[in-house]
Amino acid sequence: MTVENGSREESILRSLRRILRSVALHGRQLQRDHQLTAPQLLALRFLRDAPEPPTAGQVAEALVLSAATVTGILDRLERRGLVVRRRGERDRRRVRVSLSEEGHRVAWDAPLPLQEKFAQRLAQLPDNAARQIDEVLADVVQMMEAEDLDAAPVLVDEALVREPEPAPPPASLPDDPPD
Amino acid sequence: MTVENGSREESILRSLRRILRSVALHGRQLQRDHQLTAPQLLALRFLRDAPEPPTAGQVAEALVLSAATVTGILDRLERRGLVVRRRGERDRRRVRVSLSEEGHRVAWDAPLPLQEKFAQRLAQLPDNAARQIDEVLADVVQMMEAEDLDAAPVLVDEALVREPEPAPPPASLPDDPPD
DNA sequence: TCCTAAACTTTTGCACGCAAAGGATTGGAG
DNA sequence: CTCCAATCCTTTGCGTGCAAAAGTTTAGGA
Repeated sequence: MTVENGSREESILRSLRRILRSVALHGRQLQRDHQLTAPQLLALRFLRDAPEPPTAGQVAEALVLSAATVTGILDRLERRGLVVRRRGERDRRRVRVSLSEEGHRVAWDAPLPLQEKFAQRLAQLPDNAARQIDEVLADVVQMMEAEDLDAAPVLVDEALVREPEPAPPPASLPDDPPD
Repeated sequence: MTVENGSREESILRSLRRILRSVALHGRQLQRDHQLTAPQLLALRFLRDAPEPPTAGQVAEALVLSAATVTGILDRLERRGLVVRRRGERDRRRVRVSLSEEGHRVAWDAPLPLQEKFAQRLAQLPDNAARQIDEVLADVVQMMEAEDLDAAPVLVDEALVREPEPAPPPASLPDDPPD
Protein backbone atom coordinates (compact mmCIF):
# COMPACT_ATOMS: atom_id res chain seq x y z
CA MET A 1 0.00 0.00 0.00
CA THR A 2 2.90 2.20 0.66
CA VAL A 3 5.52 2.41 -2.02
CA GLU A 4 5.38 2.50 -5.81
CA ASN A 5 2.89 -0.15 -6.71
CA GLY A 6 3.33 -1.17 -10.33
CA SER A 7 6.95 -1.91 -9.69
CA ARG A 8 5.94 -4.63 -7.31
CA GLU A 9 4.51 -6.63 -10.18
CA GLU A 10 7.58 -6.02 -12.23
CA SER A 11 9.66 -7.23 -9.38
CA ILE A 12 7.60 -10.39 -9.12
CA LEU A 13 7.79 -11.05 -12.82
CA ARG A 14 11.50 -10.42 -12.75
CA SER A 15 11.89 -12.93 -9.99
CA LEU A 16 9.98 -15.50 -11.97
CA ARG A 17 12.12 -14.87 -15.03
CA ARG A 18 15.21 -15.23 -12.92
CA ILE A 19 14.00 -18.51 -11.56
CA LEU A 20 13.42 -19.85 -15.06
CA ARG A 21 16.77 -18.57 -16.14
CA SER A 22 18.48 -20.00 -13.11
CA VAL A 23 17.18 -23.42 -13.96
CA ALA A 24 18.35 -23.07 -17.55
CA LEU A 25 21.78 -21.78 -16.62
CA HIS A 26 22.36 -24.50 -14.13
CA GLY A 27 21.43 -27.00 -16.80
CA ARG A 28 24.03 -25.68 -19.18
CA GLN A 29 26.71 -25.61 -16.55
CA LEU A 30 25.89 -29.17 -15.70
CA GLN A 31 26.22 -30.20 -19.31
CA ARG A 32 29.50 -28.38 -19.67
CA ASP A 33 31.04 -29.83 -16.55
CA HIS A 34 29.65 -33.34 -16.63
CA GLN A 35 28.51 -34.07 -20.17
CA LEU A 36 25.08 -34.63 -18.78
CA THR A 37 22.00 -32.53 -19.28
CA ALA A 38 19.56 -31.97 -16.47
CA PRO A 39 16.85 -34.29 -17.76
CA GLN A 40 19.46 -36.94 -18.47
CA LEU A 41 20.71 -36.68 -14.94
CA LEU A 42 17.22 -36.83 -13.51
CA ALA A 43 16.52 -39.90 -15.58
CA LEU A 44 19.65 -41.63 -14.35
CA ARG A 45 18.82 -40.88 -10.75
CA PHE A 46 15.29 -42.09 -11.16
CA LEU A 47 16.55 -45.32 -12.69
CA ARG A 48 19.11 -45.69 -9.97
CA ASP A 49 16.55 -45.34 -7.20
CA ALA A 50 13.83 -47.44 -8.79
CA PRO A 51 13.32 -50.79 -7.11
CA GLU A 52 13.11 -52.42 -10.52
CA PRO A 53 13.53 -51.30 -14.12
CA PRO A 54 10.74 -48.87 -14.92
CA THR A 55 9.09 -48.62 -18.29
CA ALA A 56 9.72 -45.71 -20.61
CA GLY A 57 6.31 -44.39 -19.76
CA GLN A 58 7.04 -44.48 -16.07
CA VAL A 59 10.19 -42.51 -16.61
CA ALA A 60 8.21 -39.95 -18.54
CA GLU A 61 5.65 -39.70 -15.80
CA ALA A 62 8.29 -39.38 -13.12
CA LEU A 63 10.08 -36.58 -14.95
CA VAL A 64 6.83 -34.96 -16.00
CA LEU A 65 7.79 -35.14 -19.66
CA SER A 66 6.03 -36.47 -22.70
CA ALA A 67 6.80 -39.96 -23.91
CA ALA A 68 8.25 -38.52 -27.09
CA THR A 69 10.72 -36.41 -25.19
CA VAL A 70 11.79 -39.29 -23.02
CA THR A 71 12.42 -41.42 -26.07
CA GLY A 72 15.00 -38.91 -27.20
CA ILE A 73 16.63 -38.69 -23.81
CA LEU A 74 16.85 -42.45 -23.53
CA ASP A 75 18.22 -42.66 -27.06
CA ARG A 76 21.13 -40.47 -26.09
CA LEU A 77 21.76 -42.23 -22.81
CA GLU A 78 21.64 -45.58 -24.55
CA ARG A 79 23.96 -44.45 -27.31
CA ARG A 80 26.45 -43.60 -24.58
CA GLY A 81 26.04 -46.95 -22.96
CA LEU A 82 24.62 -45.62 -19.72
CA VAL A 83 21.27 -47.26 -20.10
CA VAL A 84 19.79 -50.45 -21.48
CA ARG A 85 16.42 -50.88 -23.12
CA ARG A 86 14.76 -54.26 -22.97
CA ARG A 87 11.45 -55.12 -24.48
CA GLY A 88 9.11 -56.45 -21.82
CA GLU A 89 8.57 -60.20 -21.94
CA ARG A 90 5.09 -60.51 -20.54
CA ASP A 91 3.93 -57.38 -22.35
CA ARG A 92 6.02 -56.65 -25.37
CA ARG A 93 4.60 -53.19 -25.87
CA ARG A 94 6.51 -52.01 -22.88
CA VAL A 95 10.15 -51.08 -22.76
CA ARG A 96 11.99 -51.59 -19.52
CA VAL A 97 14.85 -49.28 -18.90
CA SER A 98 17.76 -50.04 -16.61
CA LEU A 99 21.21 -48.68 -15.89
CA SER A 100 24.30 -50.30 -17.29
CA GLU A 101 27.37 -50.78 -15.12
CA GLU A 102 28.73 -47.52 -16.41
CA GLY A 103 25.35 -45.95 -15.88
CA HIS A 104 25.39 -46.85 -12.23
CA ARG A 105 28.81 -45.40 -11.83
CA VAL A 106 27.83 -42.15 -13.46
CA ALA A 107 24.56 -41.96 -11.59
CA TRP A 108 26.36 -42.15 -8.29
CA ASP A 109 29.13 -39.75 -9.18
CA ALA A 110 26.89 -37.20 -10.81
CA PRO A 111 26.28 -33.90 -9.10
CA LEU A 112 23.01 -33.06 -7.50
CA PRO A 113 20.41 -31.59 -9.80
CA LEU A 114 19.47 -28.04 -9.01
CA GLN A 115 16.28 -29.30 -7.47
CA GLU A 116 18.15 -31.03 -4.73
CA LYS A 117 20.59 -28.29 -4.06
CA PHE A 118 17.63 -26.07 -3.67
CA ALA A 119 15.91 -28.61 -1.47
CA GLN A 120 18.95 -28.75 0.76
CA ARG A 121 18.79 -25.05 1.26
CA LEU A 122 15.10 -25.26 1.94
CA ALA A 123 15.72 -27.85 4.59
CA GLN A 124 17.89 -25.39 6.43
CA LEU A 125 15.18 -22.80 6.68
CA PRO A 126 13.11 -22.47 9.80
CA ASP A 127 9.83 -24.20 9.36
CA ASN A 128 7.69 -21.11 9.27
CA ALA A 129 9.78 -19.64 6.47
CA ALA A 130 9.41 -22.81 4.45
CA ARG A 131 5.71 -22.81 5.11
CA GLN A 132 5.44 -19.28 3.87
CA ILE A 133 7.29 -20.13 0.68
CA ASP A 134 5.11 -23.15 0.19
CA GLU A 135 1.92 -21.17 0.55
CA VAL A 136 2.99 -18.32 -1.63
CA LEU A 137 4.13 -20.59 -4.41
CA ALA A 138 0.86 -22.44 -4.23
CA ASP A 139 -0.88 -19.12 -4.73
CA VAL A 140 1.31 -18.29 -7.68
CA VAL A 141 0.57 -21.64 -9.24
CA GLN A 142 -3.07 -20.98 -8.72
CA MET A 143 -2.84 -17.66 -10.46
CA MET A 144 -0.83 -19.06 -13.30
CA GLU A 145 -3.01 -22.07 -13.86
CA ALA A 146 -6.31 -20.30 -13.47
CA GLU A 147 -8.31 -20.59 -16.65
CA ASP A 148 -8.14 -17.67 -18.95
CA LEU A 149 -9.15 -14.94 -16.67
CA ASP A 150 -11.38 -13.03 -19.05
CA ALA A 151 -14.22 -13.55 -16.61
CA ALA A 152 -12.46 -15.33 -13.82
CA PRO A 153 -13.36 -14.88 -10.18
CA VAL A 154 -9.90 -13.98 -9.15
CA LEU A 155 -8.44 -14.27 -5.72
CA VAL A 156 -9.59 -11.60 -3.38
CA ASP A 157 -7.73 -12.27 -0.19
CA GLU A 158 -5.51 -14.92 1.32
CA ALA A 159 -8.44 -17.26 1.58
CA LEU A 160 -7.27 -19.06 -1.51
CA VAL A 161 -8.39 -22.47 -2.48
CA ARG A 162 -5.48 -24.60 -1.48
CA GLU A 163 -5.00 -27.17 -4.21
CA PRO A 164 -7.93 -29.32 -5.11
CA GLU A 165 -5.11 -31.26 -6.81
CA PRO A 166 -5.52 -35.03 -6.67
CA ALA A 167 -2.52 -35.28 -4.36
CA PRO A 168 0.16 -36.94 -6.48
CA PRO A 169 0.72 -40.50 -5.32
CA PRO A 170 3.88 -41.39 -3.43
CA ALA A 171 7.05 -41.61 -5.44
CA SER A 172 6.71 -45.35 -5.78
CA LEU A 173 5.90 -46.77 -9.14
CA PRO A 174 2.30 -47.36 -10.05
CA ASP A 175 1.06 -50.91 -9.96
CA ASP A 176 3.29 -52.76 -12.24
CA PRO A 177 2.31 -56.24 -13.16
CA PRO A 178 5.64 -57.66 -14.34
CA ASP A 179 5.62 -58.06 -18.07
CA MET B 1 9.04 -28.11 12.59
CA THR B 2 5.61 -29.44 13.34
CA VAL B 3 4.10 -31.60 10.66
CA GLU B 4 5.69 -33.92 8.16
CA ASN B 5 8.68 -31.93 7.12
CA GLY B 6 10.17 -33.42 3.96
CA SER B 7 6.86 -33.15 2.20
CA ARG B 8 7.01 -29.40 2.54
CA GLU B 9 10.02 -29.32 0.29
CA GLU B 10 8.40 -31.65 -2.15
CA SER B 11 5.42 -29.39 -2.22
CA ILE B 12 7.60 -26.40 -2.96
CA LEU B 13 9.49 -28.17 -5.69
CA ARG B 14 6.24 -29.36 -7.16
CA SER B 15 4.97 -25.82 -7.25
CA LEU B 16 8.07 -24.67 -9.04
CA ARG B 17 7.73 -27.42 -11.58
CA ARG B 18 4.13 -26.49 -12.10
CA ILE B 19 5.07 -22.90 -12.66
CA LEU B 20 7.60 -23.86 -15.31
CA ARG B 21 5.10 -26.17 -16.88
CA SER B 22 2.41 -23.55 -16.80
CA VAL B 23 4.58 -21.20 -18.78
CA ALA B 24 5.29 -23.92 -21.31
CA LEU B 25 1.70 -24.99 -21.65
CA HIS B 26 0.50 -21.48 -22.14
CA GLY B 27 3.05 -21.12 -24.87
CA ARG B 28 1.71 -24.11 -26.69
CA GLN B 29 -1.84 -23.00 -26.35
CA LEU B 30 -0.85 -19.65 -27.74
CA GLN B 31 0.76 -21.31 -30.71
CA ARG B 32 -2.24 -23.50 -31.30
CA ASP B 33 -4.75 -20.69 -31.12
CA HIS B 34 -2.82 -17.92 -32.77
CA GLN B 35 -0.05 -19.49 -34.80
CA LEU B 36 2.36 -17.51 -32.71
CA THR B 37 4.83 -18.77 -30.16
CA ALA B 38 5.50 -16.84 -26.99
CA PRO B 39 8.90 -15.50 -28.03
CA GLN B 40 7.48 -14.55 -31.41
CA LEU B 41 4.71 -12.65 -29.72
CA LEU B 42 7.10 -10.92 -27.37
CA ALA B 43 9.27 -9.95 -30.30
CA LEU B 44 6.32 -8.49 -32.17
CA ARG B 45 5.25 -6.49 -29.16
CA PHE B 46 8.73 -5.20 -28.61
CA LEU B 47 8.97 -4.13 -32.23
CA ARG B 48 5.55 -2.54 -32.06
CA ASP B 49 6.45 -0.46 -29.03
CA ALA B 50 9.93 0.51 -30.12
CA PRO B 51 10.27 4.16 -31.13
CA GLU B 52 12.33 3.09 -34.12
CA PRO B 53 13.40 -0.18 -35.69
CA PRO B 54 15.74 -1.91 -33.25
CA THR B 55 18.66 -4.02 -34.32
CA ALA B 56 18.61 -7.77 -34.03
CA GLY B 57 20.94 -7.51 -31.09
CA GLN B 58 18.62 -5.11 -29.31
CA VAL B 59 15.75 -7.51 -29.77
CA ALA B 60 17.87 -10.26 -28.28
CA GLU B 61 18.77 -8.10 -25.34
CA ALA B 62 15.20 -7.06 -24.76
CA LEU B 63 13.94 -10.63 -24.78
CA VAL B 64 16.93 -11.86 -22.82
CA LEU B 65 17.81 -14.37 -25.51
CA SER B 66 20.99 -15.13 -27.37
CA ALA B 67 21.54 -13.58 -30.75
CA ALA B 68 21.47 -17.01 -32.33
CA THR B 69 18.04 -17.73 -30.94
CA VAL B 70 16.69 -14.42 -32.11
CA THR B 71 17.96 -15.05 -35.60
CA GLY B 72 15.76 -18.11 -35.77
CA ILE B 73 12.74 -16.31 -34.40
CA LEU B 74 13.16 -13.46 -36.84
CA ASP B 75 13.65 -15.94 -39.67
CA ARG B 76 10.26 -17.44 -38.98
CA LEU B 77 8.53 -14.09 -38.53
CA GLU B 78 10.10 -12.83 -41.72
CA ARG B 79 9.14 -15.92 -43.67
CA ARG B 80 5.57 -15.22 -42.66
CA GLY B 81 5.82 -11.63 -43.74
CA LEU B 82 5.30 -10.15 -40.30
CA VAL B 83 8.69 -8.58 -40.05
CA VAL B 84 11.22 -6.91 -42.31
CA ARG B 85 14.97 -7.03 -42.01
CA ARG B 86 16.98 -4.19 -43.44
CA ARG B 87 20.73 -3.93 -43.40
CA GLY B 88 21.83 -0.74 -41.67
CA GLU B 89 23.07 1.96 -43.99
CA ARG B 90 25.56 3.74 -41.84
CA ASP B 91 26.77 0.49 -40.28
CA ARG B 92 26.13 -2.45 -42.53
CA ARG B 93 26.89 -5.00 -39.88
CA ARG B 94 23.67 -4.15 -38.15
CA VAL B 95 20.27 -5.45 -39.10
CA ARG B 96 17.30 -3.27 -38.36
CA VAL B 97 14.08 -5.08 -37.76
CA SER B 98 10.66 -3.58 -38.24
CA LEU B 99 7.07 -4.72 -38.51
CA SER B 100 5.36 -5.09 -41.84
CA GLU B 101 1.80 -3.88 -42.31
CA GLU B 102 0.59 -7.35 -41.52
CA GLY B 103 2.96 -7.49 -38.63
CA HIS B 104 1.41 -4.41 -37.09
CA ARG B 105 -2.03 -5.85 -37.48
CA VAL B 106 -1.04 -9.08 -35.82
CA ALA B 107 0.89 -7.35 -33.07
CA TRP B 108 -2.17 -5.37 -32.09
CA ASP B 109 -4.62 -8.24 -32.32
CA ALA B 110 -2.44 -10.72 -30.53
CA PRO B 111 -3.35 -11.94 -27.08
CA LEU B 112 -1.48 -10.92 -24.01
CA PRO B 113 1.52 -13.00 -23.12
CA LEU B 114 1.17 -15.02 -19.95
CA GLN B 115 3.30 -12.49 -18.16
CA GLU B 116 0.67 -9.86 -18.57
CA LYS B 117 -2.25 -12.03 -17.71
CA PHE B 118 -0.45 -12.94 -14.57
CA ALA B 119 0.37 -9.34 -13.90
CA GLN B 120 -3.29 -8.45 -14.22
CA ARG B 121 -4.17 -10.97 -11.58
CA LEU B 122 -1.39 -9.69 -9.37
CA ALA B 123 -2.74 -6.21 -9.65
CA GLN B 124 -6.01 -7.39 -8.18
CA LEU B 125 -4.40 -8.70 -5.03
CA PRO B 126 -4.35 -6.68 -1.88
CA ASP B 127 -1.04 -4.98 -1.50
CA ASN B 128 0.18 -7.00 1.43
CA ALA B 129 -0.43 -10.24 -0.43
CA ALA B 130 1.56 -8.95 -3.39
CA ARG B 131 4.30 -7.81 -1.08
CA GLN B 132 4.50 -11.23 0.46
CA ILE B 133 4.74 -12.89 -2.93
CA ASP B 134 7.41 -10.46 -3.95
CA GLU B 135 9.51 -11.12 -0.88
CA VAL B 136 9.17 -14.85 -1.01
CA LEU B 137 10.08 -15.03 -4.65
CA ALA B 138 13.09 -12.86 -4.00
CA ASP B 139 14.15 -15.36 -1.37
CA VAL B 140 13.67 -18.22 -3.75
CA VAL B 141 15.73 -16.49 -6.37
CA GLN B 142 18.39 -15.93 -3.80
CA MET B 143 18.47 -19.56 -2.91
CA MET B 144 18.51 -20.65 -6.53
CA GLU B 145 21.20 -18.27 -7.59
CA ALA B 146 23.41 -18.71 -4.58
CA GLU B 147 26.78 -20.01 -5.66
CA ASP B 148 27.27 -23.69 -5.33
CA LEU B 149 26.46 -24.15 -1.74
CA ASP B 150 29.09 -26.70 -0.88
CA ALA B 151 30.44 -24.18 1.59
CA ALA B 152 27.88 -21.46 1.30
CA PRO B 153 26.68 -19.39 4.22
CA VAL B 154 23.07 -20.26 3.70
CA LEU B 155 20.13 -18.22 4.80
CA VAL B 156 19.33 -18.57 8.43
CA ASP B 157 16.28 -16.40 8.86
CA GLU B 158 14.23 -13.88 6.93
CA ALA B 159 17.06 -11.39 7.09
CA LEU B 160 17.96 -12.11 3.50
CA VAL B 161 20.02 -9.90 1.33
CA ARG B 162 17.47 -8.18 -0.84
CA GLU B 163 18.76 -7.99 -4.39
CA PRO B 164 22.23 -6.63 -4.93
CA GLU B 165 21.05 -6.73 -8.57
CA PRO B 166 22.41 -3.90 -10.74
CA ALA B 167 18.93 -2.54 -11.30
CA PRO B 168 18.13 -3.23 -14.96
CA PRO B 169 18.21 -0.04 -17.04
CA PRO B 170 14.93 1.49 -18.17
CA ALA B 171 13.15 -0.24 -21.00
CA SER B 172 14.37 2.29 -23.52
CA LEU B 173 16.85 1.21 -26.12
CA PRO B 174 20.51 1.67 -25.38
CA ASP B 175 22.31 4.51 -27.09
CA ASP B 176 21.73 3.98 -30.70
CA PRO B 177 23.77 6.02 -33.10
CA PRO B 178 21.73 5.70 -36.31
CA ASP B 179 23.48 3.38 -38.69
C1' DT C 1 -11.53 -67.18 -33.83
C1' DC C 2 -11.43 -62.60 -35.68
C1' DC C 3 -11.44 -57.85 -35.34
C1' DT C 4 -11.27 -53.69 -33.38
C1' DA C 5 -10.13 -50.57 -29.64
C1' DA C 6 -6.79 -49.49 -26.32
C1' DA C 7 -2.09 -49.26 -24.61
C1' DC C 8 2.77 -48.25 -25.33
C1' DT C 9 6.64 -46.60 -27.71
C1' DT C 10 8.85 -44.52 -31.54
C1' DT C 11 8.96 -41.50 -35.59
C1' DT C 12 8.31 -37.12 -37.75
C1' DG C 13 8.17 -32.38 -37.93
C1' DC C 14 8.57 -28.08 -35.69
C1' DA C 15 10.22 -24.36 -32.44
C1' DC C 16 13.11 -22.99 -28.95
C1' DG C 17 17.81 -22.21 -26.76
C1' DC C 18 22.62 -22.07 -26.65
C1' DA C 19 27.80 -22.23 -27.74
C1' DA C 20 31.09 -22.01 -31.10
C1' DA C 21 32.52 -21.09 -35.55
C1' DG C 22 32.06 -18.31 -39.69
C1' DG C 23 31.29 -14.11 -42.59
C1' DA C 24 30.95 -9.27 -43.27
C1' DT C 25 32.13 -4.70 -41.84
C1' DT C 26 34.07 -1.21 -39.15
C1' DG C 27 37.41 1.37 -36.71
C1' DG C 28 41.69 2.21 -34.99
C1' DA C 29 46.75 1.45 -34.60
C1' DG C 30 50.78 1.91 -36.96
C1' DC D 1 46.97 3.06 -46.48
C1' DT D 2 47.18 -1.44 -44.40
C1' DC D 3 46.01 -4.71 -41.30
C1' DC D 4 44.04 -6.56 -37.35
C1' DA D 5 40.95 -6.71 -33.55
C1' DA D 6 36.35 -5.82 -32.30
C1' DT D 7 31.49 -5.80 -33.48
C1' DC D 8 27.33 -7.72 -35.30
C1' DC D 9 24.75 -11.21 -37.34
C1' DT D 10 24.13 -15.87 -39.19
C1' DT D 11 25.26 -20.77 -39.54
C1' DT D 12 26.02 -25.22 -37.60
C1' DG D 13 25.34 -28.71 -34.40
C1' DC D 14 23.16 -30.44 -30.40
C1' DG D 15 19.66 -31.15 -26.82
C1' DT D 16 15.34 -30.32 -25.06
C1' DG D 17 10.02 -30.24 -25.59
C1' DC D 18 5.66 -31.29 -27.76
C1' DA D 19 1.70 -32.96 -30.85
C1' DA D 20 0.29 -35.99 -34.19
C1' DA D 21 0.90 -39.96 -36.78
C1' DA D 22 2.66 -44.49 -37.20
C1' DG D 23 4.05 -49.19 -35.63
C1' DT D 24 3.44 -53.06 -32.29
C1' DT D 25 1.18 -55.68 -29.24
C1' DT D 26 -2.52 -56.77 -26.17
C1' DA D 27 -7.12 -57.41 -24.61
C1' DG D 28 -11.90 -57.77 -25.06
C1' DG D 29 -16.15 -58.47 -27.51
C1' DA D 30 -18.87 -60.68 -31.16
